[in-house]
Amino acid sequence: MKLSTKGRYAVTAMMDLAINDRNGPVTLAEISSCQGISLSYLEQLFAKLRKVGLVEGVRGPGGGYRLGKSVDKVTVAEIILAVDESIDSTQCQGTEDCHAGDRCMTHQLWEDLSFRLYEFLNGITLSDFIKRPEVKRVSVDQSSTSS
Amino acid sequence: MKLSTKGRYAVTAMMDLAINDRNGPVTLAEISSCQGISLSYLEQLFAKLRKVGLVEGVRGPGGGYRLGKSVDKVTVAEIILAVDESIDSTQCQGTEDCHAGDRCMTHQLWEDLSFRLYEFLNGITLSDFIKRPEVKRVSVDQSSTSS
DNA sequence: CTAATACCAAGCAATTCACTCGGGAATAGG
DNA sequence: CCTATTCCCGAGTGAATTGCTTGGTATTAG
Repeated sequence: MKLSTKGRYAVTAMMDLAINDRNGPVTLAEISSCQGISLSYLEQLFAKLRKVGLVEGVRGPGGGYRLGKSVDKVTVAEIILAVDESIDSTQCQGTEDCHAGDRCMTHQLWEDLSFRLYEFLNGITLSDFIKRPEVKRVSVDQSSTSS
Repeated sequence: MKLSTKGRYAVTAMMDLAINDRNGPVTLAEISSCQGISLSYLEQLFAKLRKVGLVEGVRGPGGGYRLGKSVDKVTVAEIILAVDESIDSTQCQGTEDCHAGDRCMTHQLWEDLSFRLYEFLNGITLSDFIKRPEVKRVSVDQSSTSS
């Protein structure tokens, strides 16, 4: 698990899609102006998200991006893994003989921690966020004023 | 919270210190050869760790680094924050008016997630790792053969 | 047909990563 | 005191990554 600004962009963008799920596709231009990142960079991120089926694009006017799965099936870990390719656990990962004998088991411990972190982030879905009351308000607000 | 290879190096190095706590200071040269990273890079990392009091250096022959606090007081979050300076939450962090009105609250949701992640990593201490049976075995092994 | 959108690829400046090099400063052992 | 060992410090460097620009093509609603 790696976690950087790139991952944050992807997660917040996915949150955006989740919030506006019932109001039709969300365009990258909207997300771009909202998040303050360039459209082209967003395209690159969404290319990765699309590749793993997290989102699907809708072309043409009125198009944009929609979630590829239901909100309660998309986890934060999935999103981060899609864009922030994982940290390489270099060297003697678990083989324990990198030093001189039996002393260096830290890699194994790291694997342990890394897995625990993954489990934690994999337990958080997008629906955990849009369930919050203030989000719900906005979402309803939008759908009633949009047509 | 940011998490990269740099953070992994720092965490595993701190694990190393924790495991060999009772065998005297650990030299950076040992960690360097074990983890497969350059000594000078380790020095830079430990400069940061020292600055926040996570470790303390012992100069001279037989010197090295020791933990600055007891193992059950050092959390993973602390270590990562010390070396991997946090992600900048750019733009309208929580002010909610970055877009056109009330739609863009994703930053706030991100803050929420980020805090949850911090709490998670702050709940894991070094002692959680050295308590593992296989670590204990090695540690005892060392202390009995070292003098 | 036209405008709006997703898609795609090459290239570029800035930053970060991890390293090398060349020193100092403290200290245990002689 | 001398010396080897270690921490400490800073400048510089190639490679990778970040985030952006530019310039397109493909699809589709109106």
